[in-house]
Amino acid sequence: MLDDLDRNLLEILVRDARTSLKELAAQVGLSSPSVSERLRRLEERGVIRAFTVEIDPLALGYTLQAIVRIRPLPGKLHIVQKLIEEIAEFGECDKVTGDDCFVARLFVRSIGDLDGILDRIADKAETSTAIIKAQPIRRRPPPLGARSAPSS
Amino acid sequence: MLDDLDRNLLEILVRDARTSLKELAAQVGLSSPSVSERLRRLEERGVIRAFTVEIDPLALGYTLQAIVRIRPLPGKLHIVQKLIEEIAEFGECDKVTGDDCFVARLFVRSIGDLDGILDRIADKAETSTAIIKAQPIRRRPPPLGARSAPSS
DNA sequence: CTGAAATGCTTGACGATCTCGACCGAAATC
DNA sequence: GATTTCGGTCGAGATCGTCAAGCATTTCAG
Repeated sequence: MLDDLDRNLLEILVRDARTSLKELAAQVGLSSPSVSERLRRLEERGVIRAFTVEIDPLALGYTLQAIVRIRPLPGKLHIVQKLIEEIAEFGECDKVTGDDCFVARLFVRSIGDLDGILDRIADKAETSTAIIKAQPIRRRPPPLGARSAPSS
Repeated sequence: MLDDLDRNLLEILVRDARTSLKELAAQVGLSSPSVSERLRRLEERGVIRAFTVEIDPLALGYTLQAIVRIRPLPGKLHIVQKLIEEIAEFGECDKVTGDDCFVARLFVRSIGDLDGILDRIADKAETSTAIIKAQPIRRRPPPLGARSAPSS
């Protein structure tokens, strides 16, 4: 479904999404229209979800990040989920197996803000919060290397 | 440090990093060279960390994601951190306060792969794994809205 | 108060880039 | 073995980005 050329293109684009078609074409050994067509299809198929820009939260004043585990009280699951989605400071949220129903990432500008946000959930769920001290690995895509055999 | 124009530009670029200078200029009411200059400085200052492309892990065969909490055994912290960094399937890792030292995101193609990777850490750390069932909020930047007052 | 320097913007022209249509060749289909 | 389809190249026209020059506003020194 994805050939080496596609993977190659993705790899280059992950590093710099502004690489010109011409440059891409040169690096994978194709003409620019071909590259353009491949990109179009990668987008169409949803392989490329978006061209975006990564912003440093610090530059926006968000000096604190936390991982919050959230266990909604009985019957409150949907209300809690909706609440999380509405709070813009949640920068990521996964619904997981196990006792903790949600694991979320929170961007805040101060401990006070953190407290304020958690308060809004406190009466609907139990939370455990871990402050992020460092980021050994910042968001990166999974390995683009060769696909394993599908169902064959 | 960031004015409304900058925030506006960032907002547009987060949605689509390929927006042309001309289009950006039109939307914020400036000329393209001005926009170009602003972007240059946003990058220079590190506000824009990168132009990148968001890839669907599923398209690469990674059908499973997990959140893994990792508690290194005494004295093994650095070895564990290094190990995590080297395993490409870890798509994110934060060092946090509390009992769990690291919280990491793992992309795998099968439960078997998950087991294989956790095995590599098993003799150096305790781990708790939660399989991701759904993603109510996918990675998004913190609110770009007005900055709070700095140290004034 | 005056003048100079710095900042941030606009304009217009040039060069590079992207896009579109026409055409071609290999591989799969019937 | 002919035909269709898919993915590729080439070249022209349109679009876009970049650069230099110039202008207005603000800031600061004299």
